Amino acid sequence: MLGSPIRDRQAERRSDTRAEILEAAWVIAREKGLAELTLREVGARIGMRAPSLYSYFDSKNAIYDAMFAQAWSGCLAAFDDLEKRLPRTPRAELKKMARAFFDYAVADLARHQLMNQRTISGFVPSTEAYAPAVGVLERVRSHFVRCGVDRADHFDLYIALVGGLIDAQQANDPGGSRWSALLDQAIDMFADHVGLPESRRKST
Amino acid sequence: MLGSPIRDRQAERRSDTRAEILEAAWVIAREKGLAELTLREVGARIGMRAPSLYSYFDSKNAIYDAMFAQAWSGCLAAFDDLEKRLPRTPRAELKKMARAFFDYAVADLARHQLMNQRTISGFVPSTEAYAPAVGVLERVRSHFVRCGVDRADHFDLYIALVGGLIDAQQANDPGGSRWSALLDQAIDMFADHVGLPESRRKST
DNA sequence: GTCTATACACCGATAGAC
DNA sequence: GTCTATCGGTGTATAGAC
Repeated sequence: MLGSPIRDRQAERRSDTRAEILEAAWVIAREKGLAELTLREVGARIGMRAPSLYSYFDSKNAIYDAMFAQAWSGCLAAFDDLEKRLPRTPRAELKKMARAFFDYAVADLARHQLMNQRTISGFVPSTEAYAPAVGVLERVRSHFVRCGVDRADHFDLYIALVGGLIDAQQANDPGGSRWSALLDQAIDMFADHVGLPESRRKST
Repeated sequence: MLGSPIRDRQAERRSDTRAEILEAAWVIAREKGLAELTLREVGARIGMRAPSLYSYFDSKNAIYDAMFAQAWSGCLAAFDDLEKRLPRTPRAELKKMARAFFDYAVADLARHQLMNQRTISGFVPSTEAYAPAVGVLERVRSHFVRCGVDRADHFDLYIALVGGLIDAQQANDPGGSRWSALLDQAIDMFADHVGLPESRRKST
C-alpha cells in the first residue's frame, strides 16, 4: 500500500519494544523466579505502566509464550551450531548431543522451567511457539536414526534419561555438578543397552 | 493438669477439622489443579469463610506443607507394605520398587506435582514434612546396598532414571502408558550397567 | 476458642480520556 | 500509544461478635 517506508519504521519500532519487554521479563525471571514475574514490574523496568504492555502482548501468558519460543529457538540454534562439529562415532555423537541439551537447560533455571516444566499454572505454549521445540526433537531423532538407533522406545528412553538427569540436577543440587558428572556414564549405559559399538568401557 | 478429658475433646475436634480442611484441599487440587487451590474455596467446601482457616493453619503454604507430609507418608506406607512381599532376586527387587514409586506418582497428578515438582511458586516444604520423604529414600538406599549396589553414583543414576520416566509420562502422555511400559526395560538396562546377575535378557 | 466481617496490598485485565 | 481509573480476583491480617 502507499507509505510503506513509514509503516516499516512503525513495525521496526514496535518490534524493538517487544524485544525490550521480553528482555526485561527475562531479567526479572532470572532474578526473582519465573513465576514471580509481574506486568507492573516489567513495565517499570522499561518506563511504562502495566496496561501499556497490552499494546504489545495480548496477555501475560502471551509474554510467556514469546519467551518459550525464544528459549527453544536458542536451543535449536545451539543444535544447528553443534552439527558442524559432531564427533564421528555414534556413541560420542549421542554424548555430545546429550551434553549440549543438558548444559543449555542447566545454564538458566528460569529458562529450563519455562521450556521443560509446568511451573506456570495456566500457561500452555501455542503451536507456533512449540515449533522450534519440535525442531530440536526431530533433529535429535534423525541423528539417532543415522546412528542406527531407530526404535521408538529407545528414543523415548533416552529422552526420559536425559530429562531425569537434568531435573535431578536442578532440584537436588542446583549450581553443582552431582548429576552433571553422571551424564557420560548414563549415555554409556544407554549405548550399551541399545548395542552401540566402541569404547565399551565398564560401568565406572 | 486439671480437666484433661475436656482438652482431649477439643484437641480431637481440632484435629478432625484440620483433616477435613486437608481433604477438601485434595479434592480441589485433583479437580482444578494444585495451583488453583484457593482458601476461599477450601472454606466454602467445609462451610467456613477463608479467614477461619487461619485458626487451623498458619498460612496457605502451611496447608501445602501438611499435604506434602501426607503425600510422602502415604508413599512411605506403600513402601513398608511392599517390603513384606519383595521378590527374591536383586533385579526383580529393583523393578518392584521402581514400579511402586512410579505407580504412586502417576496415580495422582496433583500429588506428584506437590511431592516431586516445584509447581507451587513460594512453597518450600518444612523439615518435618520432608522427614517421610527422607525415609522413603533411605529405605530404597538400604535395599540397594542389600542388593550389592552400594555406589553413590549408581544410586543417583537410578533416582534420575525413574524420575525421568515419571516426568516424561506425566508431561508427554498423561493418562497413557508410553513411558510406563518402558520402566522394566529401563531397570534392566540399569541392572546390566551395575552388573546385577540373572535374567540378562537382551534389550527385547 | 471459633468464626465472621472488614480491610489491605497485590495481581491480571479492561475501559476510556488524552 | 500511553495514561489513569477501576474491576474482580487473590492471600493475608486483624478487630470483634458469639
